[in-house]
This record gives sequence, structure tokens and C-alpha cells, in this order.
Amino acid sequence: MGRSPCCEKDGLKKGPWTPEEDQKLLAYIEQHGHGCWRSLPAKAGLQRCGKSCRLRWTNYLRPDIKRGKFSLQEEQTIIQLHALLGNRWSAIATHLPKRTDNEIKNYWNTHLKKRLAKMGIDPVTHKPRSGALGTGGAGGAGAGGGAAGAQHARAAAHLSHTTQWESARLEAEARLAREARLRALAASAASASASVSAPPPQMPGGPAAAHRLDSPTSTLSFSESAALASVLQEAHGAATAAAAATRAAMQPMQAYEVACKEQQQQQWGDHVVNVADAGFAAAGFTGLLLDGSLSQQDLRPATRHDEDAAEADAGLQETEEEKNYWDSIMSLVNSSSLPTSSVAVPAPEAYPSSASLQTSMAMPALEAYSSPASLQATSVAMPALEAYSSSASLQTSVAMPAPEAYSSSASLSTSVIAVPAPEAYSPALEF
DNA sequence: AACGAACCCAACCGCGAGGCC
DNA sequence: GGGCCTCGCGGTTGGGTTCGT
Repeated sequence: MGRSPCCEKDGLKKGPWTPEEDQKLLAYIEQHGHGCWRSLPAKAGLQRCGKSCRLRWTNYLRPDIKRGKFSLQEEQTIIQLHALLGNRWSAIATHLPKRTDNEIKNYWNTHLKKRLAKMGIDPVTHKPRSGALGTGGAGGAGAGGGAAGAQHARAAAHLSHTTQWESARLEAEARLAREARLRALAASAASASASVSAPPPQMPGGPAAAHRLDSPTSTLSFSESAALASVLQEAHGAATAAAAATRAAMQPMQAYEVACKEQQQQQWGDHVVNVADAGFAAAGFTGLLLDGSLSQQDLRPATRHDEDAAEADAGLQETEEEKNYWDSIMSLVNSSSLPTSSVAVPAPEAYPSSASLQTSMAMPALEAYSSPASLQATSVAMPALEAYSSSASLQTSVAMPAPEAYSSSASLSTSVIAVPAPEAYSPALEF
């Protein structure tokens, strides 16, 4: 059963690349850059289609590719990002330095998926398998459940991912709304002291700046001052719900961390991977996902080996900062009113440049409240945002990925409400 | 040693998005 | 606005390798 010919003409070579071909491609790209992939093969003297060349380069020849075994941190990051993003391998790959999306995809399909299944966790929904969905163990992907079950699982996973991204988006919007309100209040106070007949308060930087603060995907319009008050109220309510949803959605991550670690230690003995592996930015994200609301005490007795006590304590200490940091973020989101005096109102000039605006909206206000230690975590707190941003497009950078998933505010509220209860994730997994 | 099954991964395919004319 | 082209993504597969009998 041969494959149907690719879009390219016949006569082009297919299949595994020879060292000579690799050399040609490498030499050409090193000298000229890849340029247009379509015309590259001819210029480089290769009997391949451009697509094949691009694939070979991005997945194999690129110099900044790390090959070999995935570390524990990388595995955990993949699992956690997959829980958040689903099968968005390229987005996941942006948080695993030097790993390609193809490699991650393969690793997921050949290792992690099976391991999760073995642990009784549905690799699609990232939830413990319920009896109704079939208790099939490894390799039981198609064994039980049937089409309806699979569809249900996919839908649940989609909803879960949608909810989490939408939660993040709402938090960002609510934060922007609060900042806008604070700026308006500040401007109002200033103008009131200047003249009683002054025009109504405006967004610092003028209408144009106000317009730029609008979230392109938002259901809120910060520049419509007439609706501002009610919108702010609404945004706050949504953000509060979103914060709760986010916390709930992130709780299974902790179970994953512990479960994976246990699993790894059973498989590989006591080989301990250095959690503080320098330069591995994703670890910050991993840590950030650890939510303190599901207490460590709840998990430890059921899952921790005695000989791991010292290491676990160190880990707890390490995650304590992140927990506090995350709690502070959540309390900021949840707080009904920020003390005006304690909030640094950004100067108007902080917004005009599209570059700075992009940054401030992509990582909304988080950096304003982070300690240097947690800054690294902050930088990956909204992991996929930058993955989807074009350098020129603010809209893209602010918009959450997979726009089709976040179509309406109606579906949004449904999503938030439909977040599975935290207790759905039993921390006491048996291996 | 031989064979089949399972595993693994590089590479292919189809599709959609975005840019350009 | 619509067609064409290029690129990137995710799903899938073919074939090499390893494992088990």
C-alpha cells in the first residue's frame, strides 16, 4: 500500500535522507539561509520537494536541536502543557528548548500517553478514567468506550482546555479593566483639582491610547466609558469565577507531578533528576502549576516514600515561594478593590509603543507584583501566548490561541461553570 | 537462531492560515 | 474579493530496531 504521491511532481526522491542529502541541505542553508523552501531543492541540488527539505531541517538538521532521552522535567512539562493546550505540539515545543514538535508528539504518543493510561489517567482528558469510560489499561485506547465515549472524552478535553485559556484571558481582561479604572480615577482626581468645568476623565494618553488598551478579543470595551462601570463589575465577577476555575483546573497538575515522580522512581530506581536544572525555563511553569490549595499534606502520605522525604521537603520549600506568588496573584484577581495607594499606575507613555503594549498585555500586570525569584515563573505563566504572537500583531498576541474555541461570551460562561470539581482528581493514584 | 510482535521515529500527507497579487 | 502560493501544523504511516518466545 504505497502512499498517494505528494503534491509535488513525480521524480522527486522520497523516504529516508542520505548523509549526502543532509550535507547538501545543511551546506546550502548555512550559506544562504533557507529562503523560499519551494525553490530551495533546485538551488541546493536536491531531488526533494521543499516541504521535505523544510521538515528535514526543522526536525533533524537544525543545529539547535537536542536529541536523546527526555528528562523528568521535560516529561512533566509536556504532560502539563498538554493538559492545558491539547495536541498543540508546536506550542508545547516552544516551552521545551531544543525539542521539536515532532519529537514531542512522538514521545507523547509512544511513551507518555501509554504511561498515563497505565496510571489510570485518560491521556485525552487528563482525568482519572471513570468506570463508564472503560477501565482498560495500557493499549486500551480503542478497547472500550466506543465512539460515543471517545467523542465525549474529546469534548471534555476540549472544554477543559478552553476553560483554562478562557480563564487566563478573563484574568488579563479584568486586570486591564482595573488598571483602566485606576487610571481614569487618577485622571479624574487630577482634572477635578485643576478645574470644576474640566471635561470628563479620559484615558491617559488620550482616546487613542484608550483605544489601544482595548482587548481585541474582548467582550469588554474599555473605551466605551458609558458602559465602563457595569463592564468592570462584570469583568470582576468573571475574573473571580475564572480564578476559581483556573485553580480548579490546575489541581490535577499536582497529582501528575507526584504521580509521575512516583512512576519514574519505580521505573528508574532512585535516580533523581535535579529539579533546579539551570536554564530550563519550563520548570518555572511546572512549579507555577502547583496550586497550594490542594495541600501537600493531602498528597504526601499516600504517595511519598520515606526515603524521598528530604528531597520532597526541598521540593516543598522550593515550591512554597511559587505557591505564595501564585496565591498573591489569585488574591489580586479576586480582590474586589485594590487600594489605590498601593497600585503603581503605569504612566501613559508606558503604553504607546506597540512593543511595550504587547508585553504588558501578554503578561498582564503579573510582572508588577512578582518578586525577582518568581519572575522566571512569571515569564512562562501564560505559556502559549507568545507562541502564537506574530511580532507585528498585537491582536494575535493578546488573543488566546484557537479562537474558534472561544467564540462567544455565552459559551464562555458555560465553560467557566462547567469546570470539573477539584475532587474529581483523586490524588491517591495506585501504580 | 529464527520468527513474529511490539516499539520507535523519521517522514509523509492533507489541511488551514496568512500573505501576495 | 478571490485565486494562488507558501508555510506550518497535526495526524498518520512505513520501515527499521528491539524484544519476547
